[in-house]
Amino acid sequence: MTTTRKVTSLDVAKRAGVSRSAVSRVFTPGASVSERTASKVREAANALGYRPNVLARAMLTGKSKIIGLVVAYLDNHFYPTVLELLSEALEREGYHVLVFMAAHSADDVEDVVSQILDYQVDGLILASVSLSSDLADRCRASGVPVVLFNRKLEAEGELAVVSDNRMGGRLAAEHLISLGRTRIGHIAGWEGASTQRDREAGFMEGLRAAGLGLFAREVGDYRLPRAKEAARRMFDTPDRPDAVFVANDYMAFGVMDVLRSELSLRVPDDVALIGFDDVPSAAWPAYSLTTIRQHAEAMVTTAVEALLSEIGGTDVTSPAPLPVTLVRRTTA
Amino acid sequence: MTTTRKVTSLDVAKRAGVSRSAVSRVFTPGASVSERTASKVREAANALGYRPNVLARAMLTGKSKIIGLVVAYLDNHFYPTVLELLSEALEREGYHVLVFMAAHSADDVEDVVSQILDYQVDGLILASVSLSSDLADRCRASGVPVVLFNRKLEAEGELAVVSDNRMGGRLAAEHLISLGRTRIGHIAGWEGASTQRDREAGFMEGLRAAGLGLFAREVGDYRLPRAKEAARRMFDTPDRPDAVFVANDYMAFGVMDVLRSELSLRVPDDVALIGFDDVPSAAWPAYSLTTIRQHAEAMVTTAVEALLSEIGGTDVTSPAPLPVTLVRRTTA
DNA sequence: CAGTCTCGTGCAAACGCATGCAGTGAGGGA
DNA sequence: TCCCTCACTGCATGCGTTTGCACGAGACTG
Repeated sequence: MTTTRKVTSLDVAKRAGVSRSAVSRVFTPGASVSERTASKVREAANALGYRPNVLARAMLTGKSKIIGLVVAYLDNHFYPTVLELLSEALEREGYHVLVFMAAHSADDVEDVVSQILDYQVDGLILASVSLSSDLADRCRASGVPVVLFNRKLEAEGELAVVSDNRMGGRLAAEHLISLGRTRIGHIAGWEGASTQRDREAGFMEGLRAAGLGLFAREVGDYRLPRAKEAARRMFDTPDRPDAVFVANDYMAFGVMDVLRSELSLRVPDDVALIGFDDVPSAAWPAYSLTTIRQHAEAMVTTAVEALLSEIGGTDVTSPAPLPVTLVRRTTA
Repeated sequence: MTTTRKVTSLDVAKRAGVSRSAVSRVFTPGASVSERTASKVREAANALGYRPNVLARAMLTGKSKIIGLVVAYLDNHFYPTVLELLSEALEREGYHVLVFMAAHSADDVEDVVSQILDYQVDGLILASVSLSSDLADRCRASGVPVVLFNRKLEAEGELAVVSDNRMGGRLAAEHLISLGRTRIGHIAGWEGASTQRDREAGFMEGLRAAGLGLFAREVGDYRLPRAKEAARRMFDTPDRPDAVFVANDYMAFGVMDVLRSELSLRVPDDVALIGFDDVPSAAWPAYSLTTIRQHAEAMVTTAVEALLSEIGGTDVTSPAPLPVTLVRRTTA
């Protein structure tokens, strides 16, 4: 292992017969350099394999070009999709993504965000994670813009990108009702999440509008095992619902598995099932899940747009909730 | 937006009535500081909300504590799982993960790796991505250890963590044969991938050992749509296989969908199906896929172990391929 | 031809921290 | 009592950049 010394701008400068400044300017878009020296420098740089040290640049400019992303879980396929989109969108803008997994405890988020801030990130995206208000203050104090993704905070003026979850819940209700179902249940996600609250609120609204109430309710916490337990509690009884709105697709898969495989119920004949998100596997024939689509690309686009504006210095307000659509497949 | 000046070690030093060095040492484990000044410094730091700037530290020490991860796709659920595990394992060791998505062209990987190196990463993990040999050289030149994850390079002495894919292929063959199947097909992944080559080699070996040959072969490139097309070509004919080994679970789902939903074939009665990976959804009743399990945790553990050793300076050789196991479910 | 502009360049000062070196004081052994 | 040791501390330097400033040389203008 030959310890190859790191090649710096000074090496390039010497070889090209110019100053460090010249080298720097060649690699700084929009700086004033003559084409003659630029080409000399580029040649020398290529010969030596020089590339500017992003970290050193970050120190001076205060811009690290890195965005912290904290995400709670990746087993719900919605988030890998988002991560991929997000990473691509940010790379396109010259940013890169430092990923952190946060377990569900608020302490953990606290800790994780602190660590991210140590990296002098230019911005922060919190997906499926809530932010304590003093932590939000810390970020503001560090001058690091934060955008919440698929979650919002009631009280704070925090930037948040969400779908129109309330409308989505309402669409779900209306669809089940249009099918003639009357004994309608709901399997909720984690009740601390704004998505859950909004989806349920909209759903209830839709039921009420038709003069209906909730026939049954269980909580699945957005986790697969709990969702399955919830489904068993709700359906392993003669007096069961004839339709159910599950707060996201990921849980809906589990619920459907319980219904069909454990309880031998037919979907949608015995019970109609509708989810939320429209993750890729919802379209797979094995599930063919009717669901409310969140437009992941649109969410990502507006999220990075908002974040970059904020980074650029222009104060931004939370964009309007993004439209959702009912996608009918075969489960409802 | 009050532009809060960044709080530096000097601020803390002043407030605590000590020098910057003292502050630095308090935050450097194993440095020599008296308990008295340490507590003074800690108090001041807390009061001011001071945390050391990781980037500045990285410049001095040359250790950024960040690991670059490049991954080609996240729609195959194996990789989100790996990413989550990897991130957790590395965080536990004080490292953090900078994620890059690489499209499939080699050019893109080239470009992406260059960008990662600009961040002075301490190490590099390439998952499901191959490395051109001159790129490998560049990494070596930068002194950045690289480990390939779930992919290996024949020629190079590159560190690679893989399962025993050959044995896995062999197990798949033996299992299908033990079921009495004789007209056995294979739907391959991307043929440029070592995983594909090894799995298929083992599979063929298993068939040959039983005096069988391959009944049919199609290529799915590890992509869902292509796998489905491959399945159609292979099975939409009277003279079809009675069993098929699909090179990974992700494609197997697509194949199974085609078999059951489009061609109305029964699995496993009409055709037995076996996959590879054992992603979480393989266990879901809707698929209940028989498969060859790659032990993701073990792979991740050995990968970070190898990487950290290499970073630590001890030269490491590629660990032995990790054991795989047949997990029988209902598709074969 | 003098004066003014513009462009390109180099110098040197940051950025926030770690660390070798030298120096201080206290404690202990002879 | 003197000297040595040892634990601790501060000073100053350096990590690889960017960038404001000043300056020289042309290029224009009148």
